[in-house]
Amino acid sequence: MVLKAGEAVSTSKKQIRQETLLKELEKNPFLTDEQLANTLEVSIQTIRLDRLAKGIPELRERTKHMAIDAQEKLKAIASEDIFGQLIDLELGHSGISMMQVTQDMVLQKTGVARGHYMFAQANSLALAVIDAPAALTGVANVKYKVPIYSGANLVARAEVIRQQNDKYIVWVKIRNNNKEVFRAKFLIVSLPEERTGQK
Amino acid sequence: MVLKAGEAVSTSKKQIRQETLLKELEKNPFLTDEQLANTLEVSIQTIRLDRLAKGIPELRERTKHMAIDAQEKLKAIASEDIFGQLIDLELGHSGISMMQVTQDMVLQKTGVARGHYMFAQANSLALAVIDAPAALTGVANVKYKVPIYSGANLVARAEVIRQQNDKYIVWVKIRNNNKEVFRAKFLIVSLPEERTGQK
DNA sequence: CCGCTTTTAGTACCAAGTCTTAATATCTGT
DNA sequence: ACAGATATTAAGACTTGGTACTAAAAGCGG
Repeated sequence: MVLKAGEAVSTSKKQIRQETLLKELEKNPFLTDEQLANTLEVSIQTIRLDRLAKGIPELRERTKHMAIDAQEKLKAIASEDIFGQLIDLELGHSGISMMQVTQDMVLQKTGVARGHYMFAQANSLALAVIDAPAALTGVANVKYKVPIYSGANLVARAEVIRQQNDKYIVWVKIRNNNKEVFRAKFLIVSLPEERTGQK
Repeated sequence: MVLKAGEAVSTSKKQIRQETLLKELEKNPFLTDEQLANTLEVSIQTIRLDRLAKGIPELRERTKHMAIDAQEKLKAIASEDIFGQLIDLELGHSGISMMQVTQDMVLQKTGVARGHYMFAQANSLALAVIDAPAALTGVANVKYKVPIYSGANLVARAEVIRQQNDKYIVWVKIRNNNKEVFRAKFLIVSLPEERTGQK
């Protein structure tokens, strides 16, 4: 074929099939070569060649990677005691953290980041700044100035404004591109005695 | 077996091994029977009998279930536009939601639930109550009255206190066992025009 | 030492592959 | 229409990580 319509746009039977294969596996990654061969109406061998060409691992490998990846993601979410990376910390004085806003932090409807992420970043930074083994938030006054969208790189700066005994007042300001988008004032109470109790 | 000393405390070699097996798999669920046989220093067959006795599926099944479970959990987390279940909703007036505090919501150090979970429950409920296609939080005043531990069943009740044009004042109180543990006042701005922009 | 449980061993078989070689189909240009 | 290239199918040997089953050997308790 020199320039037949079909070829020119690179849609040979093979390529279409391989694309379909990818989509099929995206819908359901737990398909065996045999099942794929049936739905795509080709032989198993063809499926295997296609997998090879596209670098798609076999069912078991796919399953294993899914298990590991998802597990790690869950762990990452669960272990986020501090939301965002701690960039700088002067215990008892100030601290800076950074958080990337990703697609899964925004509301479907509006594309705006859910407020509690900024709250979490600010609050956890405020708690980290306090020079105490453990601390609890008592009161928070929060102001959202600008809506945040996916892709924003939020930089939070916390400052301890006042301390009286076990009570701290901490201000946190979050900026995106050097523009203040959020600010919060926290009243935090430190817990000097080990309070490891559960329920 | 009547009541032999060893048996009574149920620490036969076999039982100890089976417990070890479980722990080993908890640490690393991707171990083959062969690897397990090596570390426990018994034959593969013994491992298989133990798995059978304890109802532990084979490596591939374990892997598959992990993949599926974790995937679903991630999906659940991602799709949680509202934190907690919405129990009752009178659009524009009030709403009630419930949220179970689980182990992974609490800080390791203190066992106390991280503040942003309550904030998220309250905030998302407040947003849900607003009778508008989309809304944003502007200001929040938050008070944590009692620390929450794992297992708590939090009931949030939101009430729209005042509305002026596109601005709403919503109060949210969270109770655990009928005891108020948290309260928040939100100033929320509704977005009448479709603001589906990104970035 | 007998009888019982426990542990090993060995065999056949399966699923879902890999890897290799070889035979067909199917195009495609001339 | 036919040679040559490309794509598809087929077939066989081998691999992993098992299940299922049978049988032998080891331990141990009284």
